[in-house]
Amino acid sequence: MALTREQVVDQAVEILDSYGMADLSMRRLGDALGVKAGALYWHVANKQSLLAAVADRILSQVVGQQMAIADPAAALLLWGGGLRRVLLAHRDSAELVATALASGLCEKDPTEDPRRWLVEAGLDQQRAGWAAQAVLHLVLGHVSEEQNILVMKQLGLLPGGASGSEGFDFALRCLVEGIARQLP
Amino acid sequence: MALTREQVVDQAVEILDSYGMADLSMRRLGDALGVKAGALYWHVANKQSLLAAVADRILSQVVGQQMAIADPAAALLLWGGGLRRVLLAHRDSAELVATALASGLCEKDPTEDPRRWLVEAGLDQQRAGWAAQAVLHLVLGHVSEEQNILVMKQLGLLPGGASGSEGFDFALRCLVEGIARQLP
DNA sequence: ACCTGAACACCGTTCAAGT
DNA sequence: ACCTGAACACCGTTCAAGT
Repeated sequence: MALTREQVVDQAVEILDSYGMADLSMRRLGDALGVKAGALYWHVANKQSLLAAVADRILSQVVGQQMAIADPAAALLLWGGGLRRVLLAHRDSAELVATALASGLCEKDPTEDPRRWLVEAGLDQQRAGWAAQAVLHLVLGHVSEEQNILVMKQLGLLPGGASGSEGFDFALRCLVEGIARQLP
Repeated sequence: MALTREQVVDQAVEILDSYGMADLSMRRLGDALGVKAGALYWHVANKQSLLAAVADRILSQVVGQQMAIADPAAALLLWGGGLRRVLLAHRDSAELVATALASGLCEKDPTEDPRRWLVEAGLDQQRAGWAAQAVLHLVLGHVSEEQNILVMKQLGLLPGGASGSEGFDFALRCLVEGIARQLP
């Protein structure tokens, strides 16, 4: 049977989880699928769009809460925490998602839900967009660092010990409180 | 005369500014210096530490304000804005600084000043560190996006028009206000 | 329609050997 | 001390040709 674009993305996620972003090359991906690297270009325009598809796959696992109107601040906190949890489940995902989003090739806009909640809470479109982007940047930056530290620990360059999420929670709470104060 | 590590870093910054991070390869850097790529490894351990040196060079341009005790929130706003200004002066610098800081090879810790101000304002060491990191992540994330959009516009993939700093200012103000509310 | 073979134009890094 | 030459083991991408 012929290869599917879905199988290509599946295998890419698998390589990412097992070996990290540095080992996610078109050649290795081809090998893992029993196919020459050039064959992948039948299913995917280029590596950038492959990475975008991987990012979309990962971001689709983030749940959209419904508790918007009830308390937008609580919803933002839950959303940020959920996004972090999903990212931590895939090696190097924060960096990958950041670059993929920057490339403009992702189909999903992860800030869509929080933006809507903020608009429903009375913020204008522009400020809502800015605030949602800020939360996204904070989460991606923090998780990116968490994942880099994880790698260092595994290489023995850093002492072990679970990192915990207090730092993330504190930072996210600060930002969300500041955003909440802008609501009418 | 023989090459200097300083000249290597200088030329690297020049290539970064003129051609972007993708064109900053050891081979191109060697060519620009009239030297084979392998020769660079006499002055620099590897590419990662070269990038760290470039990041240090850029970060050294950020001014450390003195107005800490007077008003820590105002100091954080000024610092964030100053960091953004410095980053916007060097192409692709936000992404480069983010990866360089993540590598742990940078000499300078850019959060040192803001962390100290927050401690002087009464925050404990841990929270001060978390808050300063949060501001850094927000700035790097935002400027990274600004610089990517700039590239897209230059390639004609996005309509022109100056972007302005309102989005950045709003996001930074939200975070800093949230941090200020944690002060005793 | 889907894949191979083979090439093109690159990478970072190492290291004997030159000066 | 500092650099060249030349190699090693990789990249992403293209594209005629096969099936």
